[in-house]
Amino acid sequence: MTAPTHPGAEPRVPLNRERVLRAGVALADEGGIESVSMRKLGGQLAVEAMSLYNHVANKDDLLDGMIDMVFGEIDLPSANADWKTEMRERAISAREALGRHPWATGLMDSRTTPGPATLRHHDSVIGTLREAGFSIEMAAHAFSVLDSYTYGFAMQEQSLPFETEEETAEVAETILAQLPADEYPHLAEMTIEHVLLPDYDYASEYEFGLDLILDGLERARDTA
Amino acid sequence: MTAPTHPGAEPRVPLNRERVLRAGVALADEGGIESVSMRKLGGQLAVEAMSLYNHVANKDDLLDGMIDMVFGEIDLPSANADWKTEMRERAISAREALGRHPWATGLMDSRTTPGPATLRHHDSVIGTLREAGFSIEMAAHAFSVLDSYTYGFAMQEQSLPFETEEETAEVAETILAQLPADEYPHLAEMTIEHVLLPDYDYASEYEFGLDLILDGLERARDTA
DNA sequence: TTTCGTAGGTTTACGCTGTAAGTTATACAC
DNA sequence: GTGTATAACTTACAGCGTAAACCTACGAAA
Repeated sequence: MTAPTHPGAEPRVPLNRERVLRAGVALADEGGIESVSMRKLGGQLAVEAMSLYNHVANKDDLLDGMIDMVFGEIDLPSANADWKTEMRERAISAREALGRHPWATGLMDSRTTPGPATLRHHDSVIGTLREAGFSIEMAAHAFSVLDSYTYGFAMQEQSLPFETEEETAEVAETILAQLPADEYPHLAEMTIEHVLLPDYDYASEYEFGLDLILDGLERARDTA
Repeated sequence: MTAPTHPGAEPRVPLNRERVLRAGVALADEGGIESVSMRKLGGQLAVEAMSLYNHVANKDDLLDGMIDMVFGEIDLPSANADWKTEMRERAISAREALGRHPWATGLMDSRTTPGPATLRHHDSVIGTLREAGFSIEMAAHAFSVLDSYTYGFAMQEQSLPFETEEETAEVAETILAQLPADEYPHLAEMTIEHVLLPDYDYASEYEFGLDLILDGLERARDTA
């Protein structure tokens, strides 16, 4: 017979790098990075672990590819608005992407080989700055501050043990209870009079720092 | 006999948490965080892996303790100078500590239980800001920007594949050779006309952003 | 001096990990 | 049909964190 060898066999959709990476991202989103093992990832794709090695060189390559997918989600500057708005929007987009994939931030410090999406992103940011009149040195400065701040913020945000506002208050309260207030008076004060207030939202901190940096960069460009 | 049971036995110095953590930090400094396994750490201390569990609850606890040791290396503000100098110095001290222990940065995003040195550090920073006239909200903003920037910078620095200036030029050159210059023109330009220049030093980028942020914070405090 | 509890070490074992090596099955070209 | 490339599977190994059980030396009590 010309049909598949055995009756019940479905015509097996072939794997490819894209599908492997996508499944890796999904798995990490769902269960954290520690739940991404070659065997479990194979399981998600209905395939044995070793089959993945036909599409990624090894686990590091897999993680590099996953990181690059996250970078691919960041909106590139579009050159429609002034540099400040563009930088602001792409920074916010970057933070959102890192927030959607909390595992990515911690991975970034160990990967040293940027993928194509990462390079495209960097190139586009530098280009926007250059066209806005930043010197090469100043563009390098700007790129460094903005990215460092964004990654660092994402990292701090991830290490907070809460996500919603209600959760925040709840967790802060139990922490505070264990916290010797006489040893850490300022920390205690800030927790009580700031973090525990009903409209506290750490995510909104991001834009304060972002605007502070953007204003500073504008000044630096104009005085240099 | 009242001497040790068998002649050649040395009087076995007992382990303790301090010694375990210290050995963990040393091992990670030397061979990277992936070389810190309970078995290898035991080996360093001439002890079986399971013996470590008498002094740390589990591996996470070990890592938490190691991170806290790094925080313990950061100079606290001393209240001798004005807030800006104090903040500047402790930020630089923090970056140096993270630079001495490159494994620490990547770990920080997954640990959510700060140790005593970490708490003491945070408390002291907030205290300095409050005494300098920052409102609680503004002190929280300041703390967030400064720390995010510092951690993010440390992370970026770690993911650079070079350390010395000569190495920088060397690596940049080979990267550049592989980089399709027509696809990433601005990245190529910056590499050629900035990174490859003989006196380029990424570490010095840090202070540019730091001063930019400190100036911005001063303005924010005074106008709020 | 003998006894005994306990703190801190060791041994063994289990299920998990990444991946090298070897084998088999599928799909397409001729 | 036959040959060949591709991509799957199977097996195996060394290393991981750590639970459970065990051993042994030291300090205090009897």
